[in-house]
Amino acid sequence: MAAKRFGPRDWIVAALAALAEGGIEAVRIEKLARRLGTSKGSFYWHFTDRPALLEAVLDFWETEGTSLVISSADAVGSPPERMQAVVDAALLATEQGVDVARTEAALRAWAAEEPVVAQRVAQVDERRVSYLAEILQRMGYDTASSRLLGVGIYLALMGLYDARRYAPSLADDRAFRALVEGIVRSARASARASLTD
Amino acid sequence: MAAKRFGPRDWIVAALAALAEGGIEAVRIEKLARRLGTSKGSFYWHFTDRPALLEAVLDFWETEGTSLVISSADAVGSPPERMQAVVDAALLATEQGVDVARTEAALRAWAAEEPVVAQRVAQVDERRVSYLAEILQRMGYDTASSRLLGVGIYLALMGLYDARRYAPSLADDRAFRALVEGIVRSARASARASLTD
DNA sequence: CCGTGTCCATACGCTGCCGTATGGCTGCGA
DNA sequence: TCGCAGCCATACGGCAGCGTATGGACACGG
Repeated sequence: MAAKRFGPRDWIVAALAALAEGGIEAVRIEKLARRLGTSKGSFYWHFTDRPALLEAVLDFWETEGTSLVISSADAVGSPPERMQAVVDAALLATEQGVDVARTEAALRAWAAEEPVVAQRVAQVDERRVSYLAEILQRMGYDTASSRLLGVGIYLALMGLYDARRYAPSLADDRAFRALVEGIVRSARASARASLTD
Repeated sequence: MAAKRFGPRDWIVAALAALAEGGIEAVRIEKLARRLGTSKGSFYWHFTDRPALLEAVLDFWETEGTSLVISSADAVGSPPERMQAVVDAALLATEQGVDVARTEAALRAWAAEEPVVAQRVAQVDERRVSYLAEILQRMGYDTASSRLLGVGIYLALMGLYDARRYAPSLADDRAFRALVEGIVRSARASARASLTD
């Protein structure tokens, strides 16, 4: 029963879990230590202080916790198929054991209070929205409409993530799908129209 | 220069402002006292403890801070006009001096951690969504679609509120309007279709 | 003028968390 | 076997916030 050793990654994962459960205010070094079954001494060996941990958490999330961006790598299939794949990926409840909705929502609540965090989250959002807009454009929407609808879809997704945390009756995946389907349908309709015009 | 006296309402308003600015964790009795220019002694005269204040804040918000519900009172005009009015009201930046987006978003971040809060916020959400669904139904959507699209619109609005706090480039009112307009247009289209069928 | 009820100021003890200091344990290469 | 680097445990001082206790200040009716 060798006493376990802990690396920075263990602290980051624990911090991410605490963030998802109780918001950034719940990410407390001594709490994490208790949960991990170790002491602060370990933490301050791997990190200089709490802000350093929080920054590491942000880094981790940016590089390893962005399913929408990851799915943008395999950009195969027709636009509708790609949209379908993105929606399916976004609606997954958990990813590698972490609750996607709670994490994403908690991250944004945090961003609302820390400008530095806001900037980095907004940057990720921008990439995701750009990807959505690109798909929409390939469906036949003009540049401006694609952007607007991409933003709209993304906002609805963030709202859904939020709702999953407190309002099960609102957190209806079908509502989000209905929104996207309506947009996809309109694209087809106007494309058909432009053919028959 | 008579030293000001404070009633419960002063504390509630201050708490609501602090909530909008820094989340529920920023609602600290001693901080509010400093901001108001008084001391804790005053607070503990009017409230038994911090939970009592937070509950009063919730009550206050439910009764006086729900513009969407208020606008459901004047249910006049055609469905599209009513939808337009609701959207316009929802997109107002401030209401009686308080930042609507920050307040609504902070409230939901709070609800994510406190089941009691979650229940009450969800109740308000339910009423708002029902109102949206009712309008959509009058536009020609069937019951199920109305509900789904109403939820979708509402989720997007919550996402917009969230974005206003940290991502100005995403917080585009036109994106939300585009979403709603698409839905309204589809209603008209299918209504026309059902006439010609 | 005086008592009483209303409201606020201040001091106190308590708790949880931060970051530091210091010492102990463990494995490994010389 | 010894020494040393890497890693962890514990104790400490400090700070911020909670809720309580207690003592005014002030207005107002008798």
